Amino acid sequence: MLRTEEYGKVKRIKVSNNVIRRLPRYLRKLDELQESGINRVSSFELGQQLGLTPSQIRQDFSCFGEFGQQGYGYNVAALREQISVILGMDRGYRAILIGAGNIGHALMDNFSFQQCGVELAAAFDVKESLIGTLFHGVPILSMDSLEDYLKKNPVAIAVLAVPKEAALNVTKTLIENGIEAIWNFTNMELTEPNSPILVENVHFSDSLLSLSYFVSERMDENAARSAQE
Amino acid sequence: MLRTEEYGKVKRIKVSNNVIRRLPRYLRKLDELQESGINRVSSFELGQQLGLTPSQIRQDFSCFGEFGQQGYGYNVAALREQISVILGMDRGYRAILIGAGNIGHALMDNFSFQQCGVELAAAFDVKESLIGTLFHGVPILSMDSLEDYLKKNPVAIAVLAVPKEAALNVTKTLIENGIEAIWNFTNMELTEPNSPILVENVHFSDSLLSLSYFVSERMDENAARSAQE
DNA sequence: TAGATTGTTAATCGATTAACAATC
DNA sequence: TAGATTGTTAATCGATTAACAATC
Repeated sequence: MLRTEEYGKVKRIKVSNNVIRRLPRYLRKLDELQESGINRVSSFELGQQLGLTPSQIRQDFSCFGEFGQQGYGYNVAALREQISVILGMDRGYRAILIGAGNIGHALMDNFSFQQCGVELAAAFDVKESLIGTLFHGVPILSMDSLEDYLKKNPVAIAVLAVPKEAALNVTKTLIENGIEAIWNFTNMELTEPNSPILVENVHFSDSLLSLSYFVSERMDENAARSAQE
Repeated sequence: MLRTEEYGKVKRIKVSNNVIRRLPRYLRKLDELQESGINRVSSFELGQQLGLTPSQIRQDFSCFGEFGQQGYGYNVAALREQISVILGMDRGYRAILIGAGNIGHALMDNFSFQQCGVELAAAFDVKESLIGTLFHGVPILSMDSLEDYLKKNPVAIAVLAVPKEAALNVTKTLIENGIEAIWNFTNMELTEPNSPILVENVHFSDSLLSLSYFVSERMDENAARSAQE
């Protein structure tokens, strides 16, 4: 196995962001293959299905080890397992949800934290009528008890789904109480230089605006094409 | 202005994906500056605040034109306006929401389509109790009427927020009725080779899994660091 | 064995950064 | 004018692709 730094229990080289962002796509495709009963796949086939070159796929995997077999390809289940470990899905990270409003609710309702290997342990809200209730087995606690909760329970990931106005204050509390990472659904820019926490942003507007750009680009191209005739 | 292809009403060169994905971030930051009453900014300052080099920022903007002034920098309001046009925010695209369940509701409730220059014209669902009602001014119509609606109303963007099982069928209907793009909140991979539509995926799990990776990476590094002592 | 396909090294391509003349 | 900062060209860096020996 390749290595330039040898840290912790997993050997790691510094892997580029682009590679990391492709890993969940590999995982999803492998799940899909597994579901349809396919248990062997080559980098060529995988590439075709994901719109990537076989070279890139082999290069990506080789960042983490040797998962294939010459002349055969990759065992789907084994590769899937390896990628899940690389992503940390076997580590049982505990998460809490801050803000049980619409987005928070939608997440508890539709999104499977468990499938990502993450345990959603509690939710926090200010709304009296919600506090003390259970939602899909997740207790909704008072926002006032957040700090206390964090002192007693180690939590890796905070899912931030509060109104924009509350975001910075909550973030401060989270950082002071040793949270590792924020999964940020607010439209606030939490990423500061030298911030001690990791932030992963889910900016809906960025996504929609990119799409708007691509739509515009294509419409202009089509307009030009028909004008040429 | 730079140009290698001259299409439609906007001059365009082929701009890389990376640049496009940064545009919404510029927009957000410019909005923020504008709100705090700042009306002038240099590529250096902008770079500092976004964690980018001044070079990159100037390079990015130069894909679309000359928006600055030597010795001065950029006018915040003017630059903001230019970027919004580049993103197509002035084109008034019409969108419909397919699936008014939790995610759909959360979007209608919390997300401002208008702020992205997009008009959310209608929502569609199968649930009888919802059909005929209005939500934040958006009428919820029967899924059965979708095809008919599309034939009568030109729609650019479909926001897909239906259960996984329904996704492929709905997508087929949307494509057959000439939709331009899908903003995909289901976990289905809709991107096919040679697909006639644009797809922008919002894969929550991909996002959380990337975060899980970075958390794991950091924990391993810390573990190794403390083991060395 | 012959064929297939890996892991890895080398070559290419594209994106980011640096440098600088132009100019406000 | 002098200072600042752009837009753009050239240099560097990193990511993707191609090629191929190793080997199942």
